[in-house]
Amino acid sequence: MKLWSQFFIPTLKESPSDAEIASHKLLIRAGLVRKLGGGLYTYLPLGLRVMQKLTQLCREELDRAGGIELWMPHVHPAELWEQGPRWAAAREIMFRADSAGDGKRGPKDPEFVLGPTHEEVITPLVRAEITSYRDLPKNFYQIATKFRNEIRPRYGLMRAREFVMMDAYSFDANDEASIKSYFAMKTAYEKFFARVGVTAIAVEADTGVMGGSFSHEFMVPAEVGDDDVIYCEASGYAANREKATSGLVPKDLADAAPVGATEKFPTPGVVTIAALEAAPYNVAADHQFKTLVYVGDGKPFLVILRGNDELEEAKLGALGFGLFRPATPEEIEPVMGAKPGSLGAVKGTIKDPAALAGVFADHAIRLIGNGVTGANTDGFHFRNVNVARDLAITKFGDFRRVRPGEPCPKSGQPLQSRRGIEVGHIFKLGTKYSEKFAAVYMDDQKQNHPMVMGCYGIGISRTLQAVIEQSHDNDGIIWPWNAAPFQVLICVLDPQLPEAMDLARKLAAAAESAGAEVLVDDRAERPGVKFKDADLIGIPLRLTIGGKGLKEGVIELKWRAQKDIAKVPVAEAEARVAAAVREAAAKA
RNA sequence: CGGGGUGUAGCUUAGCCUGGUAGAGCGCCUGGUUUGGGACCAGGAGGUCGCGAGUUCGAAUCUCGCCGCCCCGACCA
Repeated sequence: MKLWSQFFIPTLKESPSDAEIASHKLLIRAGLVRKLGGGLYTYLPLGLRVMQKLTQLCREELDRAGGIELWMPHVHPAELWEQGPRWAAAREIMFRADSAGDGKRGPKDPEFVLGPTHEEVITPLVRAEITSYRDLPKNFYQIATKFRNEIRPRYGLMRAREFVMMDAYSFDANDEASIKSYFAMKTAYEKFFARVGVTAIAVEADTGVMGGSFSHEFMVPAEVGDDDVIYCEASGYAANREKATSGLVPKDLADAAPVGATEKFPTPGVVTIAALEAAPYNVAADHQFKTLVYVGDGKPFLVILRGNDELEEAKLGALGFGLFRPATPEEIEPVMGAKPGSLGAVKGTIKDPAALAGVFADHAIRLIGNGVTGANTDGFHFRNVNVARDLAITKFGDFRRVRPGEPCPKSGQPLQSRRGIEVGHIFKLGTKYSEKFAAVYMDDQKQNHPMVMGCYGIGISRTLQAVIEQSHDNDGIIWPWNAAPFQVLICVLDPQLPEAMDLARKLAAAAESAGAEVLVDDRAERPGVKFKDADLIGIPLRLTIGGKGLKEGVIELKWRAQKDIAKVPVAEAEARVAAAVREAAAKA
């Protein structure tokens, strides 16, 4: 039992001006956190208790799934990252942690970095310690602080520079075993989020800079989320928009018959899809080829899309470049022979085709028959362009952004879209890291093989905020039972009455022996203040002991999530409270 | 990093356009009256107006630079 007067819950009537979304405002108003700087937060006692709840639930589910907890350093030698496969991409978000201000290794090369995640630490450890198939599989995890110098911290704990994350790493002897580990983790995640009391759905996801073969994200549906989830209720298909595909292009699509030879025609001043759609050209966007130039690891490459499609940049990750970005106009002209707006990939028209790392085309361009594309001469386009006959394509792939309403790749029904907060991510990594760090094991035939890895993350502090975002009303937070900092709040309206505080202690003891944690509001405040604060901090079960009720011989029992108040005779109160606690705990 | 905004007491803010002694509400302290949904009265403490230059007799207010924070984009748990 905690007495409010001896605890620290600094509630606020008004929201600080820098909070935009409900959960961020409530985090601060309910006294859970305070900001130190952009993306940096102190966890006040109440917030810390929630964090500890989530941490413990996570630990229990991972242990049950065979996870082995350890603790890794947060200061990493930068050299370790240089040896890893993603230094170029990762260093942009890493804080440097040099021992001297200027660093030993020159102004550009940090000596130490703060860990944003731990593949680069766990893999060398496993390499050194695990060498036999007899010691596999293993799944190590930690729940610890992570540091990422986010370009734009946002929404309180939602995207912070320092945050708490569970990160796990599985090591298996082969692909089949690794997939088993992967799905065991998926199940553990589902149990974790269910126990927390938050709705998080698994969706197919892009692997991003992490690399690997496949991946799921766990999304809490919320308007304020950073990600778009594309889904189909009929088939159950759900994917991050970055990864989502649609059934737009039939598998057996036959190329349209060419109506004639390609023909160059003048288009002075026309450099946009829209301008070609307009008179006098009147070429529908879906009959145009859109030619984009990117630079991957220093070498330009082309991406060809339908004119009415958008590039889904994340999908370029499948091409295998370490870093890629849009090319600048200055980079484009020497290679292509024209400025952006007149570009195309018709055979023989590219000025310096040898400079290109490839021409990558979205499948959907196969829907275009006799289309229009730039001629790589400023002010000219080609018409009657056909994919198979006229374009030099290195490779087809899925590069376009899916739009809601397109057919689901499984059911053919229209796809839908909604926003989500990413609270967890699981990756089947493969051997990308184990090969790089030589984490190999010997099999029973004395053969060495790289271990097959998976890696897994849950944003614990982000989940905390996602719970609030998903579970609140105008008055405050509504904590699910298992995430609540306390499960029972006893409001003593007249704490100066000895019999009131005596009863509060008895009820607290009853609730505690039934398994709840109890906060007693014994402050010398007016009832209105106590009720407002009670609603704000959102403890699931509220008991009210007031002078009036005591005269009638009753206390009140109210669930935060419900409106109605039950009056309970004092004589039955202890038993009723204990029963309510047991019932709620059983349901949670 | 690009675009937009903003910075006045612990919190929310007025004042800035049109330069002239810095105001309010909440919170805090003292006393009193209150006591079942953020009470009332009286008194009080609390400000280098983000920092630095400049213009001016005089700058919270005008100009320039810097910094912090917030929002939109790229990145992520």
